[in-house]
Amino acid sequence: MKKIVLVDGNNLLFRSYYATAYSGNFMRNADGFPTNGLYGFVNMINKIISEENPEYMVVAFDIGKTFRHEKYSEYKGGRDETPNDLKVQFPYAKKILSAMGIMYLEKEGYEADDIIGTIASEVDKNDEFIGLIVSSDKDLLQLISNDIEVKLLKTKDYIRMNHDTFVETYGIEPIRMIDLKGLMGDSSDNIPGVKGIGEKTALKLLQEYGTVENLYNNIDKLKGATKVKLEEGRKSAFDSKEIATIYRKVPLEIKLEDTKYLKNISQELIDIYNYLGFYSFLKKIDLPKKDNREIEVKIINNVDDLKIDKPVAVYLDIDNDNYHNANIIGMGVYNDEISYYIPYNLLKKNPSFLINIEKYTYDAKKTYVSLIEHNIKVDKLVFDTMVSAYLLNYNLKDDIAYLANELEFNIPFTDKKDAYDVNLELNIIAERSVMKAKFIYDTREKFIKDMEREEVFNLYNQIELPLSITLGNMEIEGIRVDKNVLLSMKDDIKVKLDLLTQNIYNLAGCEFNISSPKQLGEVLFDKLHLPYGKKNKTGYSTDVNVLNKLKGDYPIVDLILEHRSLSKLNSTYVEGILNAVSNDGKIHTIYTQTITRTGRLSSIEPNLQNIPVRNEYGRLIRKAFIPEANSKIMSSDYSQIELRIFAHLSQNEKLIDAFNNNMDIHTKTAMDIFHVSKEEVTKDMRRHAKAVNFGILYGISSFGLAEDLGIPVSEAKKFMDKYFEAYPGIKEFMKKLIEEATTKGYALTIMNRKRVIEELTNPNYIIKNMGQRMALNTPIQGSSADILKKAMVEIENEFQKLKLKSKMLLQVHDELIFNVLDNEQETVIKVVSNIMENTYKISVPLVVDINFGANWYEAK
DNA sequence: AATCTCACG
DNA sequence: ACGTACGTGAGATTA
Repeated sequence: MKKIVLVDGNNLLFRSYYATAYSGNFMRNADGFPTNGLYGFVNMINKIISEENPEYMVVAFDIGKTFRHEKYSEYKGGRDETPNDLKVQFPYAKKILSAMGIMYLEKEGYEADDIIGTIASEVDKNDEFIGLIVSSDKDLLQLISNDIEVKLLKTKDYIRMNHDTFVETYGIEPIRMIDLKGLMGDSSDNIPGVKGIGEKTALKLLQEYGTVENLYNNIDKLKGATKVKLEEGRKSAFDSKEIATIYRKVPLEIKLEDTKYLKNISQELIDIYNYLGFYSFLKKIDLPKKDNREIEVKIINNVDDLKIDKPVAVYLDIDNDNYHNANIIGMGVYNDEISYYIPYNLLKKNPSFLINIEKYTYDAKKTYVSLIEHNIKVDKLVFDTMVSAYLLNYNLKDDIAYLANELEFNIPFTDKKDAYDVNLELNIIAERSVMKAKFIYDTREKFIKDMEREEVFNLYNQIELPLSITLGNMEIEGIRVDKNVLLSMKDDIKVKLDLLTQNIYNLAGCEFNISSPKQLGEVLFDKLHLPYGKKNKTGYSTDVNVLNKLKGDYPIVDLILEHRSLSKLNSTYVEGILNAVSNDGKIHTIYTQTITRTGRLSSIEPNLQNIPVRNEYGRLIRKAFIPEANSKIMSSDYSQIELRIFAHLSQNEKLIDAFNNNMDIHTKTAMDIFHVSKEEVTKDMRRHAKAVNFGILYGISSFGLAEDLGIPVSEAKKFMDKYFEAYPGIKEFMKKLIEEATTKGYALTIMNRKRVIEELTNPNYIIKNMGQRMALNTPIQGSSADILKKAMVEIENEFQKLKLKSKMLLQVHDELIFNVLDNEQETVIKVVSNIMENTYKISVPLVVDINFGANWYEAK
């Protein structure tokens, strides 16, 4: 038997569209083209294919005005117009189907139902075929036969109905669905039916009389209200039945054999997915292997067989995202003369090309750290596609294939499972790695040219590329952890949490999951009737801002806040860090160099850039980070670097003077906006001024400032006005930043890092405003990142030059953490402060604070 | 997988 | 009259 799947394309696209259309955030691609319907549509098509594995498939669409029913416009005319945002998605649905190798059918004047009905009739007549109809429209149930089943889609799952299950459910034959609709109608389809007759009555009548016609022929046998209703609704009943009847003789001129599902994976499909931004679907595409068999890969098992005498691209295969705990599988090596795959066993023998030959990579740090941590020596990683693409504002995902694909390189998207499946045949693994190496090799010159044209080549060459190795060394070094500090905190927290939990239950009068925002909201606001503040998508908001307003007045809230902060501390930090400690008693984070839009680094697994410091109890976590023997932890942090950069960029004389005179900037701002002397600045005035200064860095808005200070927006506005009054020129400077970014399409940092900001030209003013704040913040945050990155590279070089044993361990955006040998203290202080303060000259001094301690806590 | 909450600069 | 501070990562719950 051959199986054909018939899909109601209109139905599928409509329901996907309306499932998300009102959710608030309408899916769109980078161009602003709506994609919400298409996303669900493709999802469903993929699901149907994987669940049904059809050999034959047709997706039917409505087109044009339906003319088969005279009554059509009379009844269905009242339907709402299709929204334009949905209309424009139809052509793409059809394009996608064609690109997938699925036939779609439409016929002027007919509905999708009619097309499906017509094909279903063909299936009934043909002994070789059986059919399955997929839709959420119950109307199609009338097509069920011995050869036709219907998969009726529900919101979350589906019901599958064949002839027997239909009869069992309704007690009538499937074709009698049309009589059922005739009597009960269908509000969603504007079919009136007989007024006052619902499903129950209609089914009872049909079980007795079979059809609408027969029912009316025997109407005299009925009595009471039902009879009256039927008599009044006679015309409507016959009309409704006619409308509900699917037309099954559409002149389609195709044979069932023609509808074979071709399982295409075309470049066209990749292009469409790319345009629509459907990266999750792209990932699932596995390109046909034969397309990529152009490369003859030689698997090398003997060092002597390695003939590498000029630069090569390399791609290192490992079996885990976190390369600190990964095994190396092997390495793909490619240039225009050779294409090798070198298995781990051979890499272990330290082949000389790893040291002597220049190598191009995608993610040099990963390559470097993985090899070094497996005791394999490596040097001369001279090009990194990933870092280069990052500086050119490519959208980087975790897989090299995403980038390759955007540049029209056919590299298969591999599922995580797949990518790390060591049991795959070696030649497949080898081929994939070499294809990646080939991509690196073939695009290197283009990337270099592009970087030169965009004037980011210096940034790449002088800072980012060397930094990748510096970061690698920091990751490899890791930071020592005293587990006992954390274990005793864990015990202490447990006692406190147990007590708090009991007290909260007592005050609430019931037990519930305190960590569940949903349950907490219900207890506080429904059960205990506390005044509620914000609401979010799922119910009441219970975040700190809300709870802080209730704190003091309601004892339970104080306890909940304490519970929150303790359980956060325990799960994220105490347990999180304990779990992250390696066998060597250290933590080896991963710095991601290509994630942030501003140029900052980020730290993952674990994140060592958000270890508690603001809260005194949480800060104790830092006592667990300890130095090596005969060493201290040293912290060196820039003082107010972002505000100094702001002073420099704006060239505001008052700000520059303030920093040149080494004033406390928040006090100075308080003096200027409140018109008081230094001595008259109160704590509160300084706090307000500080908030305004931060606001400036973020691209100030009165709402944000008000929120931060807990004051009315009008009040916040006054502070802003006073600030702009006190610092003439700032307003104009900010306006200029926005204008330039809008004209150019990107924001710039002092070292020419570029951040493309598409939001600046978005017609939606909310999004545009967001873009404007990015345009204001990026030069500040990004320039600060530039400066510290440059300093890091220089510090590493200087340490090596002076053969210091002290090590740079961590970077936390504006501070560096070191392990400093006791006998190197003086030198290290000199080197680090000198480099950090002088690596890049701006109009105000860059000031660095340095502190030592027996742990990170003390080094503050 | 999405949402909420919260830790940092 | 709209909804908002900029940049991150992680854990717990819910769907």
